[in-house]
Amino acid sequence: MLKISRKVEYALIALRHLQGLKKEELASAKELANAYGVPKELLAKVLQRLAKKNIIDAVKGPYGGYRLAIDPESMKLTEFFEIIEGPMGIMDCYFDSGCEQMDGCTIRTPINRINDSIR
Amino acid sequence: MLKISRKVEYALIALRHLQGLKKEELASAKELANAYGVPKELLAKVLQRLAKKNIIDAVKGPYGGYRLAIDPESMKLTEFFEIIEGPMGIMDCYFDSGCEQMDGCTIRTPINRINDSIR
DNA sequence: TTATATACGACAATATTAGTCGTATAATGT
DNA sequence: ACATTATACGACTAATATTGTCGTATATAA
Repeated sequence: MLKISRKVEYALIALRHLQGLKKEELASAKELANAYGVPKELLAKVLQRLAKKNIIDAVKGPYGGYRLAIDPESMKLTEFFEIIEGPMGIMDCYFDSGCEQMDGCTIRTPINRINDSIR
Repeated sequence: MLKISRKVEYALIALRHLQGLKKEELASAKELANAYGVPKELLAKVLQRLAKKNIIDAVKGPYGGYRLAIDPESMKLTEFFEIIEGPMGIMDCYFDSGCEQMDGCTIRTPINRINDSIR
């Protein structure tokens, strides 16, 4: 149904891991990548996006890494999607209006209702 | 959020159109494709899948086409997804078990819960 | 038997996603 | 100062999935 992407998967895994750390303890992209067998560079990018949105804190330099900045439980799953993959409509026409078939799209409104309800 | 594919979109458009027809009236793939400006062959495939699942009836030959076999309102959106795109898990690991990281995936159970709730 | 429509598999084109690489910046310890 | 290690980030390539096309078979109506 709701196919989530690798990036979102990696984000969720990382956040779970960070949740398990002691207060102030850090985990680096390298550590996480090794622990879960995922490509380091890609995971790093995901972590960078989360850091940019202040969901996690980044600490540079040796012994640096990431730690939670907020309680991830307080976020909706949809927020992760939109942070990591950008805004996603259930249909493209929701955003770009290059669709003016016939006189009016008969499925748009119901779709938007579904979208809202999932959110 | 819930990005639906073209195929599903076409299916929904077609079903809406068929709903607007009089009893026993037919619409061909060609007509539908022209009316909505979508590729005929692809739309035809989608219609064929719906026909195979007895959601619509197919009538061959000249003046043939498709008509509704059931009330589409009675179907869940998820059913369309699975008919047209095959079963989709929120994560691949839901189906193929080529994932045995660490000792146990920490996000799998919550994900399944989400999946169920969406269904 | 010709025209038209569904049925369906194989293939090609395109778009999206995943992953890699290079370089810059920051912090730490020597 | 400088070597090391880590984040930051853009550009690029590779892999995969989606979308669209084509050829051919079959059914049916006129």
